[in-house]
Amino acid sequence: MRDQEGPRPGRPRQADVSGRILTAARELIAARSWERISLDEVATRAGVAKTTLYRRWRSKDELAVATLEHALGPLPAATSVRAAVGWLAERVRDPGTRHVLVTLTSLSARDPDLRTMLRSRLRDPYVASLRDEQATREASATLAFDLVVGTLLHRAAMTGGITDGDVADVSDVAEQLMSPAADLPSRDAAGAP
Amino acid sequence: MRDQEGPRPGRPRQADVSGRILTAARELIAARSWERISLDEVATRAGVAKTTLYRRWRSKDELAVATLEHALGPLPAATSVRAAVGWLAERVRDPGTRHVLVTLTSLSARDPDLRTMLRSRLRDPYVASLRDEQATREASATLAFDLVVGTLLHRAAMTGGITDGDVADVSDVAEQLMSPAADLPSRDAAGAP
Amino acid sequence: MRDQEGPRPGRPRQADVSGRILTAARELIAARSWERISLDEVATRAGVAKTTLYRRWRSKDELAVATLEHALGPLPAATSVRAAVGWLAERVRDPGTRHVLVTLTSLSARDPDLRTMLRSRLRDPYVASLRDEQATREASATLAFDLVVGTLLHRAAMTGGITDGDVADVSDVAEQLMSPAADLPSRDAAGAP
Amino acid sequence: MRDQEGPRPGRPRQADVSGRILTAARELIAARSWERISLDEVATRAGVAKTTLYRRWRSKDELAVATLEHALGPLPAATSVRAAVGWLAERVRDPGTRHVLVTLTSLSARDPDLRTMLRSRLRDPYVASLRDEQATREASATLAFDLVVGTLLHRAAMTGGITDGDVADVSDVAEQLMSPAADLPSRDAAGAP
DNA sequence: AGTTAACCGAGACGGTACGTCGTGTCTTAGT
DNA sequence: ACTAAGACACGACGTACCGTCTCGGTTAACT
Repeated sequence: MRDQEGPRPGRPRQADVSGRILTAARELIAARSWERISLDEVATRAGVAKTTLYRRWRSKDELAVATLEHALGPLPAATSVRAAVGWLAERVRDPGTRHVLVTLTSLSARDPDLRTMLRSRLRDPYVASLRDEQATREASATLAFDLVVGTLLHRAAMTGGITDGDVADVSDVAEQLMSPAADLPSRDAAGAP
Repeated sequence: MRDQEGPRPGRPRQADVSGRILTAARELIAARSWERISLDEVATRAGVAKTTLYRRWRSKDELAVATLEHALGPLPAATSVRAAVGWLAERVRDPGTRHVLVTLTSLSARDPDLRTMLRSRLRDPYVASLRDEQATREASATLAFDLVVGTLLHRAAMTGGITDGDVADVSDVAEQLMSPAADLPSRDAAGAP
Repeated sequence: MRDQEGPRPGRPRQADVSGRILTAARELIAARSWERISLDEVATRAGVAKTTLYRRWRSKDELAVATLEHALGPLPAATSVRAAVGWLAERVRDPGTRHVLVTLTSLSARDPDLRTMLRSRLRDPYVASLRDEQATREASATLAFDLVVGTLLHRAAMTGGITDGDVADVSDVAEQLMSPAADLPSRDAAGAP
Repeated sequence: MRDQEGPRPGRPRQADVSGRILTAARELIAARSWERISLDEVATRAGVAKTTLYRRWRSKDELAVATLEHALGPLPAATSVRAAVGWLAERVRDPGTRHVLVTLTSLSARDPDLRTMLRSRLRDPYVASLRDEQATREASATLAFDLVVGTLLHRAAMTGGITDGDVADVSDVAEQLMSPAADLPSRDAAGAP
């Protein structure tokens, strides 16, 4: 979206509109897949015209990205690996948020821009905060992130939901991975597309 | 797909047609996301009419499932955790196969039938073979499967591909998980949709 | 539209569909201006999908042309100037037909193709039949056509309709124009765009 | 358009703005049909905001009317039928003016107000001046007007332009019509909508 | 050898959504 | 009050795709 650098000419955008749209999108996606949801429907539910929607985002995909960011909210100041994983797991357990995430990771398979965007706006900040807290290598933190999110998403894809047990299992693995004792051979962590 | 229960009257189906369609689908999906591929396109590339395609599969989703099965091929008789994970990782590394898989897991978020299908045709047989080989609990094997597939898919979604290092990292975690020494508290593994 | 040169492959077009669409268009245009009529509306009234409409005509303008042809019907074998003018006047007096005609002449101001089309499919055949009947010069017949149609359309634009008196007045002028005694200096009649 | 009834409070309107807009409209309409021209475009070409445009005219149609009046200019004091027809023909030959006229006559098919407006502001004054000059019946003068304008507009619609020959032909007919010798049966001329 | 029933290619069709454009209204800041 | 700039609601356009259908024509097995 746009940075606000002083008042621009013309009628200013209504402040609440984007929020209403994003909320409408998340609510709809909780109950149906993104492909089956029409932008007309999102617009109607948000009490807004479809053109307004296209004025703020270039395409349906970009709206999906914004919906994810809106659903995730700001990163918390993590205090422990378990807490950090817990925050992540909590988001992934929410059906709406999870479906947006699944949709986006699916789309990112063939969209480098989307990939970069997901990395820089979601994974990188998260990994950075995790690494600050725990004196661990970036590679481990990155692996932990991919493992937690990936495993939980895939399990949900297999069973339809995520149980407390699932979260605990994944937490165990992640904690072990991040512990100083973990002796993963120093391999290059994934970074470049 | 239909069961072939003895010879039926009328002109039999051309043997190679299904294979050509499935191959065309995999090739196309290697370069573009499934949502952006039209069945007309698949049909054209396979040198076939769209009608033929709908005579063999009921919907685009079912064609995706068949494409995945065709791409995965038969399960190998695994001899070790590392080898089993390697076989899985090799499939996931192939872009065409991976994209079909991503598409299907994404679709399964909203489709219980598809979920059941993926479990019974992909995960269950794999887990069974893994468990036979290694005297481990089913829960651990299932977790290992979800972890390997999920983590690798998610990493590919973040970076665009899967490196040898990625496979090795995931193998390490899976191996540790499957080892008899692994002392995960006995929690129920996910199973019901 | 297309010539039918033997059976072509694929499902043949439903015979009555074009007629239903054209009739629906004429009925709608009798009550509202062409610009205010949506193709969705035409399609709905014809009991047809919008896509069918676009399969048969490339644009809204082309549909308007077809509607005019359909509304005019075949040229009659005219027996006298007065009868020929009468046939023309009768068409122009029908609100639906007249409005299609007005719309098309208005559009043709900036569309050479449309102009050519109107000339070759409407004016030329009419003038030819008129000239065959009466042993007159083409220039006079063409002028008579433009005069009858143009004057009546413009009078309708001024008053909202066409009276018997209008038709009679115009007939008088046209008859005089076509009479052998008419001594118009031999000027080139309009032809090239 | 609004009447200017003495100085009103606040900032007065910039004098040249309306003229610039009307000129821009005429220039644009010379090259494209009015339906294909957007008000945004007119505003941009006039170096003006769309708001300004809507402050001065209520709708696109009203702007078209104003554009026509601006393009026609004041009625001349006609001295002869031939001169009067010449003045009319000259206006109609100018593409910009002609297209505005065509647009308005086309619109008037469905708009009684517009019809009344065209009659009272264009045809009636013209016919009055014609009748004053020549001692002829109103019916004849009115018919002459409709015949000249209608025929020329329709010929332009058929061929894309108006030649000297066209004007001469129409003048001949009009002159004959207005001559005292003309023995049209006394029929009521069109007047009521 | 002829019949039969399914196969196949081709394309029409209904329906839904997309993304764009245009009109007319509105809401700001600035003159 | 006027102007510039642009957001907004609404509605239509023309396109793309899905899944169904209806043709003509083909191909094997069964009578």
